[in-house]
Amino acid sequence: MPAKKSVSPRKPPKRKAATPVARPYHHGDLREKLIAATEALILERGVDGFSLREVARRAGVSPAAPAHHFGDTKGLLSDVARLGFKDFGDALLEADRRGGNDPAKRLDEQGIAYVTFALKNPARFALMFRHDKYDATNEALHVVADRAFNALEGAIRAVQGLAPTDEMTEDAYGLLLATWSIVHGFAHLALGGELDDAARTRGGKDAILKSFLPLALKHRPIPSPRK
Amino acid sequence: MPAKKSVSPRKPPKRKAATPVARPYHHGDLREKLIAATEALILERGVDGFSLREVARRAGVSPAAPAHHFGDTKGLLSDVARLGFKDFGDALLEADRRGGNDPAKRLDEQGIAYVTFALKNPARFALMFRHDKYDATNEALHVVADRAFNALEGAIRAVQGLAPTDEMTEDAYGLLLATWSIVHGFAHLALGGELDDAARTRGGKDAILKSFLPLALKHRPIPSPRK
DNA sequence: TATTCAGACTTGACACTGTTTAGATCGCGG
DNA sequence: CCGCGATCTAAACAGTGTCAAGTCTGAATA
Repeated sequence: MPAKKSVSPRKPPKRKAATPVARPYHHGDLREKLIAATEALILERGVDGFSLREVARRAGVSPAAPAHHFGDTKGLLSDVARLGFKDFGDALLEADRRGGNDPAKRLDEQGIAYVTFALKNPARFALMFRHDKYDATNEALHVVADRAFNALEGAIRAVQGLAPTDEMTEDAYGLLLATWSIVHGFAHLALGGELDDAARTRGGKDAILKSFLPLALKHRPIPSPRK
Repeated sequence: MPAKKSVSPRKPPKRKAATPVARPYHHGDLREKLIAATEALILERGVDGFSLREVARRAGVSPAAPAHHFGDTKGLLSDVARLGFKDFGDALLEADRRGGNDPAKRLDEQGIAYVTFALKNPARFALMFRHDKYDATNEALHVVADRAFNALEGAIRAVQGLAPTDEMTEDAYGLLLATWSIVHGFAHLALGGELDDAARTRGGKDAILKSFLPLALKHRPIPSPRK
């Protein structure tokens, strides 16, 4: 019940009083605070351990406060997912750049980056692929998600000798599916703990990224003229 | 409080009165009823839409009744997952048998069976790989899960010319990881709706199984001496 | 046959969740 | 200077899982 407030009627300065500039609303940067708290919470307890009330609690506001910034729970999680897709796309595009002019290397680098991102950002990655947890019709989210997907498709096109405007051949589409599947599947197996037993017996905790991933990617799908 | 009973003092036969034999408890086969209701519910609303109270409601018992048979929610879901792994293993082993003496065909058939099971039993499959939803220490569950996994490993061994007692080579383990990843990833992408857009433009709703899967599996990992 | 007794189930409560409603408070622009 | 809209709180509602107690029942025991 209302213990805290009625007991100590002092402390008028609710806001931090420092840097009175660049504080768009009269109660601080709640929006960003909620997002940060959400990312921390799903990292701690998983996507399903998330609770809107807990996030509000950590941000020091009432349970209903987030509604004004995000509408509802899905609105908040949509924004967190959007940020995740942004960073995910950045990682893939940077890996693509590392591949230089070698299409096969571009694909290799992206595959490694895909799984690495998933394992380094387990909570975000899990959320990103849980469509039931956020609003699927969110436009801004679709944009960054497509951007990440197109990075992969671009490398597939290059490795198949297709121009960006060419229509995908059946074979190229199959290669795209196979490549996406293998990295996505590996990420899910790793995040699901499916490889933990093996990792325990075959090297330390980071055996998954350092050992298993290269081992698996050695068998990754390759373009039609198999070398 | 007891509205129902005091209002209508009739209907003494609470149990079905038919087949008075093989009814171990005095109120019927609640255990199986709860499991059936659970499978129906997660099929309707997804794994996260599950609710213990709703299941109890559908089985016509009080919210606390399931506790006596399964302990808690995780106990119930563990049993449902166990049954899922049982059928999953059956499907994989049957596919393995269809492969006959051709190790590559055994692998092919298992891959198709893996994804097919996932798409035909989306709710069960989703639950099976959501370790947070059930009790990981459940022994009976581990047994059937390992059985399914070993079906895949067996075919990998055969295709690599390894005896069941031989230690896995690094290359064989990489092939196992890559194969598992590609089918698991494809299943997750399909169940996550990630392929729905493409399926809509490239054929009907079952384009995923009929068209995409063969296309992707054409690029599946193959044993070292690439043909 | 009568009585005990453990298993199966209900009742009622507790703490928690997300969301809605109405109201309080603050700061900016007229 | 003052209203007004953006921001947040308080209280309530329906829903959740789980627990402690109590009720009922069928079968084995004395």
